[in-house]
Amino acid sequence: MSSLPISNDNGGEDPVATLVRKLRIRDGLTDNEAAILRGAVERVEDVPLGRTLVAAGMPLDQSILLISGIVARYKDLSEGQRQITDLHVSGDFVDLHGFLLKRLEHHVGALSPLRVAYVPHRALTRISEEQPHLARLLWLTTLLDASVQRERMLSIGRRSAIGRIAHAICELYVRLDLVGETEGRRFALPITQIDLADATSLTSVHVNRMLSKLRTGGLMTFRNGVVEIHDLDGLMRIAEFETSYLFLDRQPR
Amino acid sequence: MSSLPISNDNGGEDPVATLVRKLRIRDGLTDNEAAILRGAVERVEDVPLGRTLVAAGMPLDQSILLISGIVARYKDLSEGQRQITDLHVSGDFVDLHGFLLKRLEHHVGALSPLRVAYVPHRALTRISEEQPHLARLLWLTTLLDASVQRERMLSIGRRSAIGRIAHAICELYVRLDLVGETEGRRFALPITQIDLADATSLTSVHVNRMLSKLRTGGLMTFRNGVVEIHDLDGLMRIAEFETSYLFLDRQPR
DNA sequence: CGTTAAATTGAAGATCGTCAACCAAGGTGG
DNA sequence: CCACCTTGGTTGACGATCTTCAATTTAACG
Repeated sequence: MSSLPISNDNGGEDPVATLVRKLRIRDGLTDNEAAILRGAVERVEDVPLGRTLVAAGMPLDQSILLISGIVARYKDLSEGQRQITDLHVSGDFVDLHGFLLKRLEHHVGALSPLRVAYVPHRALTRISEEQPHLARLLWLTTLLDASVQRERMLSIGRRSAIGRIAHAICELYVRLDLVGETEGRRFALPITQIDLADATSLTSVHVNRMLSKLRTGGLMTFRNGVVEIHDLDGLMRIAEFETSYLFLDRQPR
Repeated sequence: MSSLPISNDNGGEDPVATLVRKLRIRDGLTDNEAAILRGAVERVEDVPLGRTLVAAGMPLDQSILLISGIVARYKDLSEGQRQITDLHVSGDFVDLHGFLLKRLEHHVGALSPLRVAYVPHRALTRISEEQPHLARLLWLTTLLDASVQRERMLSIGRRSAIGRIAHAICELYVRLDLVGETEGRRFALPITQIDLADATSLTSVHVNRMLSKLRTGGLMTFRNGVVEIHDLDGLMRIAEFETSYLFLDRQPR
């Protein structure tokens, strides 16, 4: 049993706080720009586990900002083959790309209970017309997603099964740490081994075996939706993990 | 020996012609906007096969628009493991994401001789400040890249070896057809089986075997840098290929 | 014509998947 | 309140796809 919070609190206050925090890692963001973002939010909502937030092909007129919880973007192939292409955490604009694509070619689903904010596309258009710098930062977030996708592609394509899992855990550790959702080397990861298998292109059977290998090797445990990393250096070595693809440095954009 | 042109001609005239053509598939683009794009090009250059256009980590102040040839974006792992994350064709803005990322986390290399145009980032900043609609279309091109990445991720993760190759060929066929670089069911693909292996996360040995299977199955041939599709329906079926992820429909963006 | 990179083929082996059974936990309804 | 039902986790045996290693052929190019 764990007392780790599944979601960070946010005080129910500012739906864009975590997004702003992450943008400010990459560039300056004025208080006015933050306020404009806040003003773009139309409403905030709780979403139960398992809900499909966006189905492929549906016309879209709003985008979803994740306040807390874990969201997956995924594609399906025949015979139940599923590929999770992205995992999202607090402060991620999970389908911002829908703003310009106008529909998604994949599904978006809740892997845990969520809190989300909806931003209508007309507000985004307005930002793009009137706030070029803020618009560039929003563009940037979609580019960061793409960079994470590429690293995941490298994982799936060229890392061993154990390396893939180690890499996924290292990445989630860093990304959750950025938004204050770790406690030391522990963090809540309220997803199943099946989800992890879909994200790493393995079977849940093999994920289970690799997790037990990582456990007996003293590297990490993943039980009851809680990850505990015991040997971060060792885990990073197995994963060949390094953070440059997350672009954690401040630059004028 | 084939008489297929490796690159389309463009008359040496307009470096942004193919890009404009592809943008106009997705949305209206005024002649003024096209002219602004044209004005953003600083210089045009020929690049020999094998040249690294952008090395990971280097600070960037310009982006590369591919006029003709095949470009790969790729990442390396220890022990020579390479993953091609993106293949680019004429009219692709191969490292437009470098505009906001300011450096790339991967390499960009020429898989064939190229013709490229360089666009300084200050010109892109100016477009983003003064031409919001054009800026959105440029943003869109990076989102289309990400969609292709996701489909490739599905391929690598969940398709069989033969399906991955079939899918890659179907995709290149459609994308090259869009820019007028096919002749019926044939097109020049001046890359090696090794490149194809790096793109599909297979070994070149296995790619070779799957290509010969596709050949003897009467589906397609790939010889001397030329692809010839004999049974497009069959190939698409093996690939589970469908074009929706390429977003070939016109929408106001 | 020699040198190098790419393509091809064979044999053997490893990683990971499939199939199957069983256990654990949690929620629901009678 | 407990039986039962569903979902997820765990373990074992077996098998297939794809890799590795190796040798040879072909093609390209100075």
